[in-house]
Amino acid sequence: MMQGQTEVFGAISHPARRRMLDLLAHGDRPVNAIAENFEMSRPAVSQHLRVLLSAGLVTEQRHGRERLYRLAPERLSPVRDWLSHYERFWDDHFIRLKRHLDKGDAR
Amino acid sequence: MMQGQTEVFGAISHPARRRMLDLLAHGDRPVNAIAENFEMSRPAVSQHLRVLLSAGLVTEQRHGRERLYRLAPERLSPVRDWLSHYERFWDDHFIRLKRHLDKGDAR
DNA sequence: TTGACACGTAAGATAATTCTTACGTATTCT
DNA sequence: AGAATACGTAAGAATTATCTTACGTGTCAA
Repeated sequence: MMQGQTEVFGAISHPARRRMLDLLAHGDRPVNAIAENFEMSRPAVSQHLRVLLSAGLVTEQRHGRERLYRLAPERLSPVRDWLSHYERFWDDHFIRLKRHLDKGDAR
Repeated sequence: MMQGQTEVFGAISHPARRRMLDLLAHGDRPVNAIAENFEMSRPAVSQHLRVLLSAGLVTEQRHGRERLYRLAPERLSPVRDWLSHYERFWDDHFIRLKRHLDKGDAR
C-alpha cells in the first residue's frame, strides 16, 4: 500500500493514467467517454480511475447512471513541489518562463 | 520494459529512488555513501541505482574501486513538461513565481 | 601476493500491478 | 415490468517490481 505523496507518484507512473488525466484536463467525462480512448477493457479503465481517485487526483460525481470524473489538479502539488527542488538545475527554462510571464497575462 | 518518458515516471515512482535523487542533488556520491541512508541491503540500493541509470536520471563514473553517481537533472524534463500542462490550474503559483523572478537574478 | 574493500550480478522468494472475463447493482427507457 | 445502459467489484492469470543471500570481479593496501 501507498500513502500520501508516494500514492500520487505511483498514480502518475502509468502512461494510461497520465493520459486519463490529460483527457480530463479538457473537461469532465464519464467512464465510457474515457474508455473510448484506450484499447483495454472498460473494467481495466475503471481500475485505473480507482487508483487516480484514491490518490486524490480525480473526483467522482454520480449523475444518473453515469459517473463524471473530474480532474483535481491541485493534488499534483506533491509532484510540483518535489520537482521544484530541481528547478535550480534548469535555469534556461526559468529564463524562458520569465519572458513568457513578462509578455503577459499573469500579474 | 519501459521506454523514454515512461521510464522516467516509473523511476521516480519509488520513494527510495526519489530520496536517492535528493541525496545526489547535494553532490556526487559513491554507492556506500548512498546506501548508508537506507535500511535495505546494498545490492538493493545498486538495483535502484540501475533503474535510475537506465532512465538517464543519474550517470556513473568509475573512480578507482568506487563508482560515483551523479544527478542528471535535465532528464527530469519529461516530468516537468508533462506537469506544465497543468500549470494553468494553479495560477497562484505562477503569480508568486513571476514576483520572484521580477525581484531578480534571472534575465 | 594476500586480504580487504567497493561494488555488480544471479537466482529465487514474495508481493504488487495490471489485465481479463464473469457477474452484480443502480438507473433509465419503452 | 422488463430490457438496456453505465458502471463497479470479484476472482484469477500473467507480468513486473522489489527485496534477500550468495557469489564474482576489479582495485587498493600491507
